[in-house]
Amino acid sequence: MLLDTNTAFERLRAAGLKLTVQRRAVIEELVGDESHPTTEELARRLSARVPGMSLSTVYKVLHELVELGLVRQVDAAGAMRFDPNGADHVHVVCDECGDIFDAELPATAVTAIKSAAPKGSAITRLDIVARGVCPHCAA
Amino acid sequence: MLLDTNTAFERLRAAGLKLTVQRRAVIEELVGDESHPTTEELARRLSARVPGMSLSTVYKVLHELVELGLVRQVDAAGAMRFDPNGADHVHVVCDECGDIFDAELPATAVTAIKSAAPKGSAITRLDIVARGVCPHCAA
DNA sequence: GTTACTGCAAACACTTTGCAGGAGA
DNA sequence: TCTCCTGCAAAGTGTTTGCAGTAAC
Repeated sequence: MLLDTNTAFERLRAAGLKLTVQRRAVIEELVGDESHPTTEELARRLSARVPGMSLSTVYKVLHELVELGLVRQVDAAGAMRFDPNGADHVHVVCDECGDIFDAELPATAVTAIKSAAPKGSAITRLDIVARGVCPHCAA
Repeated sequence: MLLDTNTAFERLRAAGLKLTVQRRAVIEELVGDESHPTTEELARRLSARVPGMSLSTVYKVLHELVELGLVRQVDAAGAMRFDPNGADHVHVVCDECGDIFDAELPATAVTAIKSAAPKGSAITRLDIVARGVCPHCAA
């Protein structure tokens, strides 16, 4: 479920979307990035990579990638952040430094939560944010 | 952990905050409300209850209640929503109708998630959103 | 040659802020 | 009385939209 350049390109094609320079750049910039960048941060990096790239295009492309399930968005305090890890997992957010860390979501937790949902509902995605203090700030 | 008028008033006093008409109204409006209203929705109801009550006051009071841990905020698509249930629980969000339902968070899930967090971190709150289709929309 | 995408700038929705007058203790 | 709070209006922030020109296929 981790974002990979080639699969992402294929998925775009499959969805009938053109492989523009900008879409390529957003994907390549996001692959392997575990820092959970904001749209602003991505736009900053991308305009270095693709001179003249606009903020609204960054928004549009990110939205498409989320729609395709290739990327996750994390809503952490004000600005939206992005994560190339499309799988269900836990986001540990530090209240001190604001950093976001990924943590694995135990299968037992998934089944427990899904079984707690109302009978007849179909859960397709879990967004889990654990807030507290990270090991670094605790010291 | 469910919001209760008297305890809320006590907590405000304890925090050195005055018991204004507006604060009273926000608390009373929120007690027992399971509909996860937006700030706008609350402001609408409150201006009926307290004529002339301003939107910015609603924002300020809600922020205080969240700070005191009496109320939770749920960040579901655009507008912030509020929940008088201060305990960790699951929010089931329907992608069709947008409604939010509360579900119990199994203790097994809590321990599983907390143990998955980085060693040395202290998790104080879990925000869990389960997205999918509610029983009503599935039919 | 078509079609769909980008960049721009303006609009938008939600939230925050500063301050003077007014209510709470 | 003294302090804190409210309401107003204005500013702020992050995001969306419409459209003409342009790149992808």
